[in-house]
Amino acid sequence: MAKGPAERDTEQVKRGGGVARVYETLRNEIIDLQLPPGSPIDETELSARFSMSRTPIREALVRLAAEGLITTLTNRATIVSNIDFVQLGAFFDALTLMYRVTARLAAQRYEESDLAKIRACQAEFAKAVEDRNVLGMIATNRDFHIAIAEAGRNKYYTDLFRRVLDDGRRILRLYYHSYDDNLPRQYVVEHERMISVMIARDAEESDRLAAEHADQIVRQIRSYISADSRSVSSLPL
Amino acid sequence: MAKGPAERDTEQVKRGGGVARVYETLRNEIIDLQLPPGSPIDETELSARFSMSRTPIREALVRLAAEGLITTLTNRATIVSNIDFVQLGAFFDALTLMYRVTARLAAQRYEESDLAKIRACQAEFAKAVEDRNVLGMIATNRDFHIAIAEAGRNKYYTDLFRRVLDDGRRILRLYYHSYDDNLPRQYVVEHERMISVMIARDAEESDRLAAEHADQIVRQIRSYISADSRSVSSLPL
DNA sequence: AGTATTTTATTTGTCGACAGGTAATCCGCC
DNA sequence: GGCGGATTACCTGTCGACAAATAAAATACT
Repeated sequence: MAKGPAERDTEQVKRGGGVARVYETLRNEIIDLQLPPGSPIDETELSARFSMSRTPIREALVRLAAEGLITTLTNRATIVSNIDFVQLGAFFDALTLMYRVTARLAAQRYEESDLAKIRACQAEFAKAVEDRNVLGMIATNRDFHIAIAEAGRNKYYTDLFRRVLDDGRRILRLYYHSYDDNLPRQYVVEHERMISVMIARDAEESDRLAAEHADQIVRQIRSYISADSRSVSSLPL
Repeated sequence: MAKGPAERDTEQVKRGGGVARVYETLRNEIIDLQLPPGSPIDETELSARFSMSRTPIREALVRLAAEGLITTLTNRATIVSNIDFVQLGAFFDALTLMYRVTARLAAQRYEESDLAKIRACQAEFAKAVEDRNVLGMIATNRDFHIAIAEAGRNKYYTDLFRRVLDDGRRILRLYYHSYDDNLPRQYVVEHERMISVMIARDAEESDRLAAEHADQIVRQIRSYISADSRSVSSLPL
């Protein structure tokens, strides 16, 4: 699970597999804020780090740029994209809507195999909460909701939800030091309830619970932001 | 407006501008089905056509692949992605939801400058209908709804909507020969009503009209598909 | 001393070429 | 004559190098 991010495998990888590795590694580092917003991305440096030519590196960067995770100033530097606090309201809106829509669809369309995946994710999330593993919590929470979305079988929703949740991971990671212990446990309980209602194929109730769950998270993030004004003022522009 | 798609400008373009040209050209050709699903994309051929090296071509292709417009079989060919009729239901769902959400937000948040853009798009759409310009109709209809989405000021919604509408363009383009004349006029009227309600800042009614509009389009596409079974059976796999 | 201009240096964007891999072709064998 | 294996050919993935563009440094000038 914990692949060292600085691994420079000299073992020859399959042709074409290099780009994917660079892409995923950088993606994770950006989302986990190991590469904070504004960090310069040096192609030559990455070329040395992954011990490959600049060409595959560039292709990975193009993909990241297409997702909006990095910003390329033409002919100049390329940097990690900033967290757009101006669009925070848009983020909350989209998050809430996707929570509701995916929960609703999942209740209508889930199959046994989906259920297994969802339960596995929930178990990992519960374990992360038990272990006070904040970063793991954030990641497994994301996986849990993606699993529900996939049970809904709508690629448009799943893709947007993935993007929204990943943006959320960056934001939550900003405030992870503010976490207290009781809220996460509440999330575990709420997740369990969502699963139960989904199994009962109650779409309306799934929708309602998802909306509540979303409000919970939105309130939490809002409280973090207003409470810890230092972080906000130290944001990179 | 009408940039020739096969233009091979020998005039030296600004550094970095080449990729964007290739990307947009190919994107349009794919969406307009000039490059039908399954068409092989040959890098060397494109390199000759745009008279540039394969490197910038590849970067454009990576972007297109990230959007799902092309599919790359590793170490083998890369082809234009197929229209996924299995997920047609998902497409209708997402289309309807985005119509509603963006119309609702636009009614709440539009500003004067948005209104100008929306009216301009609507004028172009009406003109295309008047001219019986089917391809122009499809394109300007898309632009009209994107303009409304942008007035809603939620980048998540706008981006997903753009993707959905572009997929829709490909599907509509498949059946454009089935168009009869009265339906497009109805769309013009419906668009006008949507604008009026939006100006009145009536979010609920905007939502309702958008849902109706979506149903209209869904019904139309469904009728095309069931009526013209030949096209469906000749789909590339 | 401060500012404008030239020079240098670094980094990106592009190129041509090579190597690996897959599919089609050709040949030998049953 | 048909089938299986080796060979060929073509295309993709990767590489090292060069050129343009921008930012920083150094120099000249007021």
